[in-house]
Amino acid sequence: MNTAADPAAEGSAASRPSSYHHGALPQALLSAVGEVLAEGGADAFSLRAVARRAGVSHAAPAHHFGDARGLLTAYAAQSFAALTQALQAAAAVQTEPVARLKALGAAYVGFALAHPARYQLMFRSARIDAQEPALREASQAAFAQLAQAVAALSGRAQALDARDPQVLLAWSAVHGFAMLVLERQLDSLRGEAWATQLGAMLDALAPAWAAAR
Amino acid sequence: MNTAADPAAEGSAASRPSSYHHGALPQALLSAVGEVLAEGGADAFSLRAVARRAGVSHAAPAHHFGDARGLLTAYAAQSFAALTQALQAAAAVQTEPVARLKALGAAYVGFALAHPARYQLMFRSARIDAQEPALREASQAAFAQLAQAVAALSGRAQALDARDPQVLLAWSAVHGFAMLVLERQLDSLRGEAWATQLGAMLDALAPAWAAAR
DNA sequence: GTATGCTTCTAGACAGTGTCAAGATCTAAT
DNA sequence: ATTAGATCTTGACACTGTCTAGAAGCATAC
Repeated sequence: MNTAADPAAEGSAASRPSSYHHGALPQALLSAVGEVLAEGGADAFSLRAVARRAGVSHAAPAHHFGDARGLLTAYAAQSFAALTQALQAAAAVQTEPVARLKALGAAYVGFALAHPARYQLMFRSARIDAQEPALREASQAAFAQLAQAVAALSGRAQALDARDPQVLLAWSAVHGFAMLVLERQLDSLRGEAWATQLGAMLDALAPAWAAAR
Repeated sequence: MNTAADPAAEGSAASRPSSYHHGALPQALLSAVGEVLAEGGADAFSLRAVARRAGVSHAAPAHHFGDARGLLTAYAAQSFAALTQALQAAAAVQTEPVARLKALGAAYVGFALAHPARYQLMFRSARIDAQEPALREASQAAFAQLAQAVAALSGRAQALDARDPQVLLAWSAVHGFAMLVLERQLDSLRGEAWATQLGAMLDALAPAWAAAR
């Protein structure tokens, strides 16, 4: 959200020159996307709902983002940046390679489950333009965190790329787990139980890392 | 407009008593769903598009399936049954536990990539009713194939449940891999390359299975 | 100080969607 | 033969994303 009384409820950003020209609509729209998603889930998103939330007309977003896909693509890029930050923070705590990888896995799934709609949108290729350069860069930055931690297992400083089977395995496992939980395929382990289940799964994965050393 | 010369191209089914009453609408609609998805992808689906394809009015499906979610739920249940069959066929070929598990993984991902829209719908909880008994049963049957193969690793005949870390790991890995490919996060390995990449990933996973023995 | 041009945003229209209510049509049982 | 019930159609409603035209404000030049 943004400022205070502000009836329009989105203005905030330093500049609000007039009541007609918003001044900082792009960022306000991106914030509105987050609010809509957080409140109503991934399918509550609509261009018009976001525009309403931002207090502008339904056609206003088009000027800045082209179409709905453009807006969601920009939002997804922001989200990948947030994921990268979360992963970095988790990696910083642990130094031992295996412990660090586990911490990364926990942080990754933690992010996904803390922001379900956001995470689902990040991987919904039908709604976003996965080829958009800024988005590609942001997603690869997040992915590089995993690759780097996997590379550290074998003492390599250089990060690996997606082709490495170990990297692919780690990413697939955490992404698959997160998706299964989000899509309610694992409702048996609801509540906070996912954390322990995830821990057990990562423990089961550890021997594969040891073998790669 | 559906009867004879039948440009609608869906009637077929043995019984077609009149031009007004379809006679086998439910199954015809489910087939139409498959055709629409196969042709236009997961987002080409719409209740009205399916009705058009089946040659009935846009409100006809409601009588049999309630709403769009009901129709997709029924379709998802059918799809899980198809997946179960594919997994059974793959498991039957291999007898050695590790080889069988790899074959299952390949068959699982193969199914997902052969029917992208179908697979995505099966796990789109926003569009289907994941609690529907028939669907739950169908999905658990598919899942049981994996659980059983994992249980065989440690010589157990009894299938494990979702709580077992090894089962969770295997399912998460193949589901995550399939999803990443389908959502174009792994476009670097396009074409048929996914099969070799998946093979390498499963090989990397094998040590984890050995440790569980 | 006014006029011009450009960006930003609004207003309205359009085809498309899912769902609901009423009614038409066919089947089947009495 | 009549009636009851299931099946399907028609029309309406609110909603969606996108397109067009135009209004509103800002910035620069004269």
